[in-house]
Amino acid sequence: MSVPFHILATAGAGRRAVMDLPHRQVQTPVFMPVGTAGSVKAVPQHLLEALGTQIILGNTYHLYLRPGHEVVRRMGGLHRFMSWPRGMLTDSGGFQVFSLNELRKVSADGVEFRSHLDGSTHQFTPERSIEIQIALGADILMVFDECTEYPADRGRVRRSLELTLEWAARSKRYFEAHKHEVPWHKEFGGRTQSLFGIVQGGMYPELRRESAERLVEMDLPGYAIGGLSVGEPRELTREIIAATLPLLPADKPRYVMGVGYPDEIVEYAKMGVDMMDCVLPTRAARHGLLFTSEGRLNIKNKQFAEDQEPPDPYCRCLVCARYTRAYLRHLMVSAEPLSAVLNTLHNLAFYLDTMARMRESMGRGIPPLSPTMVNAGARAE
RNA sequence: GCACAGGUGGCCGAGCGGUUAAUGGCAGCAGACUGUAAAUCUGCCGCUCCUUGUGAGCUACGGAGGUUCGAAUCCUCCCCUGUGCA
Repeated sequence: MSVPFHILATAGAGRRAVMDLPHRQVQTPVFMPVGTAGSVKAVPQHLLEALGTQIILGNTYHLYLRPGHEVVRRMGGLHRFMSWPRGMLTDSGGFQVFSLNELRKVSADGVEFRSHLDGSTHQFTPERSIEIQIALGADILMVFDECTEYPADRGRVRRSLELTLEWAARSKRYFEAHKHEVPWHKEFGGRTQSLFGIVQGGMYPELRRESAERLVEMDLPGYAIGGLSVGEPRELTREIIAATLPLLPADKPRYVMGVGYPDEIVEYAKMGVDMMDCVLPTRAARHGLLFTSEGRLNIKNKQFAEDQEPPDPYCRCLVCARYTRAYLRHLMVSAEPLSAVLNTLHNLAFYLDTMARMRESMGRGIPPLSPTMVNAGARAE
């Protein structure tokens, strides 16, 4: 069971590749905008395409609650439902096991969630998560995992890791038995989705190793490193990625979930990470934080009130080609919905461009961009 | 002219004898956001000074007096606003 993944060029530990998904040939390394509830917040699908977005995320938990995965299935799957023709990956609900801390109860069998919408109780098991993800029909689906919190002691992390491995096995078993039920099965000549595994193990390299080795034995088409960016120091994130990456098969896509700042995604791509996703560019945009080649811009700031410059003078996105910082500040201060749209367009363009340039530099066999050249994430410390 | 109801910090609006520079909200200023319970959250928000603190001083609840140890809070007069009746 594999997804065609062709490595075209390497640059140090980094690599440029093509991942051949049913809905899209995805050029990697790739950044995947997050579209939790069937929408990358504030950006319509046709503009996502215009930005060059190759693949987006959807979320099992949110779409199960609303509109319901059966509705999505009857609408032809999530691609059809939201009119998104390109690549798609769904998260399993594993992150919600972490983030809905107050609203959930974990047992060996699965997780009991209280809906954040109406308080109703719902049971998620690995089988249930996969069933939902098959109905949604993304190109890639994720095993149901427990995203371990930070900090967590060794014993806690070990138990969590065991649970995730057990759930991965159950996820795979259920997927193998039902993978032909994906809504677009016939349309794509009998192709199916690809189920990716998730490495856990907290901040303990030896537990990461154990998690990775046992997961790799399951022979999945791609592997993710989960449980990061959950509050740990940045340096630790990097260390854990560095320690885990070599344990994952080099001929399959490696995905780090939930990262990062612009300089982080550049750094991780150089380390050999192929796929990343993060809510940061979209959420920060809605909150008025713009990432630019000159650093971060809190566009609400008074200093931009009469600034005639585009958000990023070196950016060629739709927004920077046309609007000033003064106007974007005005929209933000006025809480105009257009503010979220334009800010998000720019931030996504910046992230996507950053990855595109990474790919280009790798393809030419020259050293990839250094983080300092794409220092938008550099925090004012 | 008479009768009610009111006049509080940039705005709205609590407080109605004492830890009140004065609850809240808005506006303003700044910060945070990493597999989205996030168009959210946090801090500051009268002035001045400093050894930046449960710090010091000053100025404040329409105006002027008064009662009281003490008043945004009680009394008197005046000014202004709204509503009703003439």
